[in-house]
Amino acid sequence: MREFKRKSRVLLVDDNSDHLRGIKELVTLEGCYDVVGTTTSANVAINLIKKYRPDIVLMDINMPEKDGLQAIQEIERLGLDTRVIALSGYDDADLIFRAMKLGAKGYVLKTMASAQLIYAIDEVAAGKVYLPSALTSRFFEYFQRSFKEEAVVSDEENLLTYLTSREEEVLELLTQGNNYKGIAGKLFISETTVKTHVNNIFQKLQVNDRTQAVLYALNNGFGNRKRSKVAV
Amino acid sequence: MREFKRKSRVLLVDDNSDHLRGIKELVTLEGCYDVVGTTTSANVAINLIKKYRPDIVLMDINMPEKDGLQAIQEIERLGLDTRVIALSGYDDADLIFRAMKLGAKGYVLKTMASAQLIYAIDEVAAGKVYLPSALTSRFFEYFQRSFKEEAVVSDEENLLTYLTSREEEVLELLTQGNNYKGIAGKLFISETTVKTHVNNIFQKLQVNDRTQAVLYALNNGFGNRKRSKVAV
DNA sequence: TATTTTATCAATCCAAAGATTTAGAACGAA
DNA sequence: TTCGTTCTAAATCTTTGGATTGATAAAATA
Repeated sequence: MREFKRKSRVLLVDDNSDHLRGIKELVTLEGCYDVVGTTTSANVAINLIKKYRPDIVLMDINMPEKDGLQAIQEIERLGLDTRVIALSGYDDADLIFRAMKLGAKGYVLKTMASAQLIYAIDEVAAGKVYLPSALTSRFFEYFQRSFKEEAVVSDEENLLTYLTSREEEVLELLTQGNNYKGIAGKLFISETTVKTHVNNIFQKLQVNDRTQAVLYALNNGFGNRKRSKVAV
Repeated sequence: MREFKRKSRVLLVDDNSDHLRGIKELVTLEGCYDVVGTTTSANVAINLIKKYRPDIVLMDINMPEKDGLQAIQEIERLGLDTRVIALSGYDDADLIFRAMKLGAKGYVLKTMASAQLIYAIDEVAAGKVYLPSALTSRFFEYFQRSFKEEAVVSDEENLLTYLTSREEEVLELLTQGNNYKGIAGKLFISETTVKTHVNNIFQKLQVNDRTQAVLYALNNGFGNRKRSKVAV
């Protein structure tokens, strides 16, 4: 290979053929990209991607027939090296969040300056994830709000706060599916002691059995290391 | 008020008093900030925030005694207008993710140029969320990976698919904390029938008791209405 | 039609879980 | 020091849970 830096191979997808032409011109003029194809259909796009394995796909996500978001998901599931940049007319936080969740490596507004789009392509082609700072801000407001609502739920009166640290350890093991014997073995204490702790836990959490205790724990922020609620 | 733009009131928190002095100097020299306080303790910081209601808190999150992340969470729970920027020595994706999840409005590395910090303060003070683009990229890699793993898990070999519809109903009631009697009453069948179903469920899910069955169900997409996995 | 799957129920039987009471040792706070 | 809390443990007892076997009837499927 003679070039130092291989040209990025780009596929353009937009249901509006005028836009498509405009984008193609813009990207081609830049000189450092190979436009391997353009299409107005998300379904066709998937096939083209399988065939040509582009580095970058510019995907309009405001298309009528097949949802661009769904297309992004399908492309990601192909497991190729193709990286998708979402093109959208809206800076809606929910749209941004969903696109990024589904695997988009960038999100650029159609109203943004063309230089912005070129920059995004370069960044994403270089293996980074790129979001214009204004959209990053939008994204995080949405992201943080979804966690905040969770916090409110688990706050007010969380019975878990009444547990002693030892009881928390026991509950932790309960939430892993251990029985008395298993817990006793792991904490190096007798089975009767575990029973005492568990009974105290039941009292404090106001439940009748271990399953309810485990459910209460999981629903109220216990073991947040691995579990959390994110509205998606 | 005579000024067009009120000076942002800033609180600095870093357990290393040398760093603290350095940051204070940097921020003060800039001229457009009021440093309302500095402290090496996260606990003291919380009290100072309650007292002085700063606009911005620069919070070192690599502190020994009280975790800076925990401090961020507590500050957010105060429900004030104070916006926290995390200061860290590490560009670890997990750290960034957790800080942002807990409500940080920015994340800046200590190794970054001072202009970057000043810029972050301005952006956050203006109501935005600010992450340097390199860290944004890190964040999203982590974010997207957590959703990707979820998809993989819930696919491959989900034992829940072997359950009959009646068994699903029973399992649903199990995941609500019902015992045999409760389930029998709700499905208008005998307790022994419920026992049969539950035993079959255990066989199919390869578990030993109801708690493990419930945990398997919750971890494998059963009742996805309210729950999803995001490693946090 | 023959066969398999599903849903129903009963009778055991043993193991595990849960309730209750009592109590000693360690520790920190008043 | 005294008091309260926590962690530990045992004994006892009742209830629930779980395993197993066997059986019937309807429904789906081959």
